[in-house]
Amino acid sequence: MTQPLPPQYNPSSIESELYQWWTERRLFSPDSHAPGSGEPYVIMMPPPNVTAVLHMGHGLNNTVQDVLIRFERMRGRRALWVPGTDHAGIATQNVVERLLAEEGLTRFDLGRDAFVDRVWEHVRETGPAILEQLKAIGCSADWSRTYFTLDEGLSRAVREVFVRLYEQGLIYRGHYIINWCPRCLTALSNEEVEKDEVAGHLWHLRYPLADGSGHLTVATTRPETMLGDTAVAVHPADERYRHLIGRDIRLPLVERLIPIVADEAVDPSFGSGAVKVTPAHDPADFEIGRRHSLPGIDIMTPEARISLAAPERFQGLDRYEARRRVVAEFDTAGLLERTEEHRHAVGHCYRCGTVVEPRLSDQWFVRMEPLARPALAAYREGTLRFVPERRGDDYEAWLEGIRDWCISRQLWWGHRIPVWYCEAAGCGQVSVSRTDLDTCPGCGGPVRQDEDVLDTWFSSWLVPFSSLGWPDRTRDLATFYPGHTLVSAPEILFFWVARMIMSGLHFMGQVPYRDIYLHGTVRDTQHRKMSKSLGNGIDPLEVVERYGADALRYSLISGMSVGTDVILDPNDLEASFASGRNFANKLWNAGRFILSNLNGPTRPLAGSHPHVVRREELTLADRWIIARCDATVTEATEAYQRLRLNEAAGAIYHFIWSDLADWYIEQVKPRLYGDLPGGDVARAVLARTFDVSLRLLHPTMPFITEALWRRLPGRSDTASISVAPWPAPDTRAHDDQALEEFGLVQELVSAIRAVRAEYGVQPGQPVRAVVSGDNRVTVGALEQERSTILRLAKLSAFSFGESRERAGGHAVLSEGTAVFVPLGDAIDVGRECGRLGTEVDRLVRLVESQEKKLGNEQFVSRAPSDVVERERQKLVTWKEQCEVLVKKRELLGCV
RNA sequence: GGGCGAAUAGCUCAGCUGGUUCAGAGCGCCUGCCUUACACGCAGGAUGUCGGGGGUUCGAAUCCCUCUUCGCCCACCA
Repeated sequence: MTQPLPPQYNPSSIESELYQWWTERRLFSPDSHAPGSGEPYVIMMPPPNVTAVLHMGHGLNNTVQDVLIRFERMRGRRALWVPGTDHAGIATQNVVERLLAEEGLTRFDLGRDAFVDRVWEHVRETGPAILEQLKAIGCSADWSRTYFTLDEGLSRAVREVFVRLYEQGLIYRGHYIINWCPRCLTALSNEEVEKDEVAGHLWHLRYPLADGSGHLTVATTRPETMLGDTAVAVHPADERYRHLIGRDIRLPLVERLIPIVADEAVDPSFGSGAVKVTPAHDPADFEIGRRHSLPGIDIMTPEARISLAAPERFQGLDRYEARRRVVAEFDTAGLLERTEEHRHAVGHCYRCGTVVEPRLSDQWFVRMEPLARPALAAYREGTLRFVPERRGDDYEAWLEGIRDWCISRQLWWGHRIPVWYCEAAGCGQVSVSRTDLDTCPGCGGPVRQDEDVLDTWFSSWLVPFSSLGWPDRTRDLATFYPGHTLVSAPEILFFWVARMIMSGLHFMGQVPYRDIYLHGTVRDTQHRKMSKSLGNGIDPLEVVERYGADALRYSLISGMSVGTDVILDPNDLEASFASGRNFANKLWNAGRFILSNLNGPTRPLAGSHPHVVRREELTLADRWIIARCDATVTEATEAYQRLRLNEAAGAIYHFIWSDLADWYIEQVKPRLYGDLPGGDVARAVLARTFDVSLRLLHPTMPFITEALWRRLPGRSDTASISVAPWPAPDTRAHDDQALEEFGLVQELVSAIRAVRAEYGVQPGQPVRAVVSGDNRVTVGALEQERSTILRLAKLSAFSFGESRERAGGHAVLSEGTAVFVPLGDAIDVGRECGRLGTEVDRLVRLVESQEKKLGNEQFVSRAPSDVVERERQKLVTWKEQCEVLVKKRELLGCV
């Protein structure tokens, strides 16, 4: 403990050891500290995919959560951060399928059971490595409560929810057009389809009338689907086509007769006003087909190749191949009227990027409107708070237009749908069951379980209660539901965040959290989202290794603000993370200095101790730093509470670096070094303000603050800053007078330094300074810190009054007094005249505009009197400053 | 096509309900300094028609309208 600290902070030698110490002491569990006391505070971690590797997005997301959970933990709440991983149906299945592909195998070679075993094996082998990586960045989640969405417990919750929703009529099976990924070979929900604008074409095709009396032109972006056309639709009121309604078209290439029908859904102003209708491959056409009892012809295989339902020469062709072929044949037949360039939105699979094919199939759906209604009401009643607020608009709009949720997936990895179909002839019973069935509950005959699994989000939308033991009524559930803050990337607002609110309201009767913090995206300097495929990512662990977890965290937090993205440079880690590293090192060295000076007896600053520091023992500088420290406590606390993490970090940074290190430590040195009186007071103030600094900073930079805090005198070996009480604002520390008076000292020192720099006075060479003016407050303040001023401005002498000397540098302080630094021959009089002239000009302009303002009858009569008074004061000060400088110029003999 | 948001120093952004943070911070840049906590540092310095135009007001970076440019979300004009 008394070992000297190295002059450079070395995070890697400290972090893992500290993390281990924290977990050994179970500091991250709400069960182990202050049980029963303090209101719970709960955050549900967005569960990363079980196969995921930590990227910057995780880094940002989890750092934000950790800052909040550590803040509330120190504030005395029973803070619980629940971690977990998601089985991530499609993503994980794809990973293992790729591994199999390396062996030249497909999942079909293994068969369902063996494949699922293989996935489990992979998941167990690689383990949720990402959770270990989260520890490396300091995340203080309660690892004893870690869940996996395919755990027995969560699976039970999934089944319970499925059965209940089914019994409530909110889950149904239906034959509809869904989004189909021909690569993943599964249905997708609407949310899992990413719409991207692409440059495509609009082909205008001629469809001849069956009787040979002419043709109708239809326009399409997907000509290959014409192979499945079963009608052409026109608007019933469209005069151009009215006479054709009910007549037949001879569908080219297929030579099928299809009717011309009238339907309101057709927009007569688009294209030719006639639409080809493909009920099996387009949602709008599906509806039209329904209304007119049209057959749907599925002309595609699951892989999006042309099926046996199309003419033989097209069979087996890839959809794009078929597209070219169809267009070519229309062209050859003289039926291609024209081809237009056409930009339109095309859906892509969010997992593999393949263009999604609308496809008619049997799937399971959740009826969402009844679930959405309460979720919408909760928002409108103000039960939910979005940060940034405008995200609430997205939430509201999504719920208002909500569509049913397709929850079945044609995958093998996931929660199997708990539905059994009776295979006994003539029974046909469909059983939805909490437990596995072997026989039909109706007839006792053999049953077959539904082949499909559930959407991975069907388990994660339950975690706010399923991870706490639901459907059992556990103690955890009673204590920690509902939670408080949900921190997420905006991308999963609809996938996860909004659905959790719906399930929470439906099954628990309360929203799972009130605050929803949607942070920005991590991007590179060209504002592109960091991604594996672009190769513009930054590995957080590399940053931890090179700069430390605290530096990573600080750089992320300080670089973000509510509603904006975080920009990092993947090609220059130094540019992105040096600020955090430098700050850590600065703090380390301030700590080194302070700790090495805290030997010997210490005295408390407050309390009933017999040797408590009395107020009158404090110097102006002491009072100033105590007041600044207190203001920082208030500022940082409020900022953390308002989720303005960068503001909190900024306030603490400024206090530690500028106030404490640059000014107070410099001021206090002689009192510590020499045997000057007041050394013990200085030590008490240093110890106190440094302690507070560390605690304020701990949520953002947990490792270094712990390392330093433990070394403060009087700490027991078991005390951890992570559960130390959060600093409270102290009204006794308020001291506006000290803030103002020490502010003058700072201003004077800076002014003299500026003069020195301006005239290139050698750093070692002392100069004198004369402060004019007879303001007693000013004189009193500066007199109190005379030795500080002498030392920090490197003065040989410092006096009040008027100097007769001509040559020197001049400056005015904000309250109107002037400082003169005689420099004799060292200065160039002409240069100083110029400098003063510029300053005078600036003041003259200010004075003029101010006089104009105050001369304005309207302003004086309409503006509030205190504003007018303030403006008058400004004018007076500027005039004084101006006069002082003009006098100086005269003295110098400036022209 | 509908909805929402943003535009302030070279870069990333503060600037909340008009007037004491009013033109700011950090980084970068320029000039001196290896001053016994720290060169990952210290001290000093330069930099802006607050996107364009109009309006409201005694007063606008801040409120309103409009244009321009960039984002985000949603959407079955085939």
